[in-house]
Amino acid sequence: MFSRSEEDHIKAIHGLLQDAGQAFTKDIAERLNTRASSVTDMLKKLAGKGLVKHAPYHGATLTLKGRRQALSLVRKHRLWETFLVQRLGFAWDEVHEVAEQLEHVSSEPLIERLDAYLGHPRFDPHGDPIPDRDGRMPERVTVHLSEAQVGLRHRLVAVKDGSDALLRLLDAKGLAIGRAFILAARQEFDGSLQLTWRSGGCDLSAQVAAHLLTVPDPA
Amino acid sequence: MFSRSEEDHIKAIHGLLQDAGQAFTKDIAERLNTRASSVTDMLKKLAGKGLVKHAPYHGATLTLKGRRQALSLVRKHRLWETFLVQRLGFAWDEVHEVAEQLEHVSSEPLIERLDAYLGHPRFDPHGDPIPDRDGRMPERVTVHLSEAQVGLRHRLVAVKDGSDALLRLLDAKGLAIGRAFILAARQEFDGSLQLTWRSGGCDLSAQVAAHLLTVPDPA
DNA sequence: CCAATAATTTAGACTAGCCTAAATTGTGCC
DNA sequence: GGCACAATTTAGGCTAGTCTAAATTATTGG
Repeated sequence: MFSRSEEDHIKAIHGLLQDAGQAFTKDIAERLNTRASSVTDMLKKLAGKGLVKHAPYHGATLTLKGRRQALSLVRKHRLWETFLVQRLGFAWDEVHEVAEQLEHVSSEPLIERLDAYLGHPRFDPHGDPIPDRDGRMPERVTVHLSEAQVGLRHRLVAVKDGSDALLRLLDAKGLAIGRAFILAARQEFDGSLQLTWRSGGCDLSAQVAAHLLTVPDPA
Repeated sequence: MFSRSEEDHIKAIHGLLQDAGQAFTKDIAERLNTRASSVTDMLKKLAGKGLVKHAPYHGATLTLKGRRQALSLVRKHRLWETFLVQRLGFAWDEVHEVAEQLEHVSSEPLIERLDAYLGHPRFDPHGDPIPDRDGRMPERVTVHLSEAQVGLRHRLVAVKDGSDALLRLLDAKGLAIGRAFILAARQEFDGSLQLTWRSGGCDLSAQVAAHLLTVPDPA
């Protein structure tokens, strides 16, 4: 249906609209490791196919059709990442590039069967939501760790800015996405949080800047 | 490492060398649904990369390097087919095209983990052997057709006495070496076998004397 | 308001991979 | 041997996707 390059551009635009609210030519080029002029060419092509609205000199947005296609790609990417971690035993930070290839494999029945095989997961190993087949995102009630109640049991579900560095830091401390812990103490120093938590019988601590999203975890 | 098209050509050449002992330009073109002139271009390119030996006007063979690459592709293809059937519940005749895409995903760790996850299978759902990581094929247990179980899917792998006449007879009936079929009925008349089988949607029959070697073909 | 600058688009060129048509080569038969 | 025919290669052209360099547009500070 669409070429690899077309799909990559659509996903990049979608990602930028999510992250920054706008998708400029140079930012798309940067994400895809190409040049702005190449992006312009592709924007014209995708606009011609009705996937993208291109406002020359003012960036691109997605049409309904383009958004649907982007969500389908996100769905495939996140399902494959879930498969790679849950079934093949990869670590969550090893799977991105392979999933980047797998998401371009084109087969509706494949992705629906994979989804079922994985038990219709709602979030991927990075804590990101997996769109359903119609592009609907699952809802999640999250609380910034900076506002979470000390002494209560929580579960880490995502990091707001998706920082791999922070995730790795926490991972090294035994706190991963999906992991439950008890928030033991929290101190704020202008924009930075000093956290102490209890998990798996140990007391651990770290200094973090980003917003950790958690859910209160009953029992 | 190699482009999709390069990989497709290498696999086609390997397949023809297996099936026919020779890989001619027009046969490669036919397998890949392209034209002979396109194949010639690619043969030159692959010869330049040291994967193929191209004897102009006399077809192509694979170098050691090319053979290794072909076996790696066959391995990936058959492991993915096994996954699709064994884990995702596809029927064995629905998986070829998807596996054709998946085999081009490039990641050593992925394929080794997939292999382990599937329990290091030695044959794929079509009964074809899966090369190991070093390109070695598993040995296959063969069964005389006079002792093969009626109703099961089999694959003709050899004729014990190598009779040309028999091969020609079977060939005319659409049953060649390497061909899978379902053994529908078998009657013995002093040393001679009356066989009926189903292959490619047709019921066929023949009277044969030689020992046909087959393998049971898990469905 | 306009000149400097940054972002973007346009123009023109290149490669990979494919095609058709024409030229070439190999083969088999008289 | 040489001719007919099939297979193959060569020649030349096309498209998708990329690039660099030049031209254009938007923005912003003085």
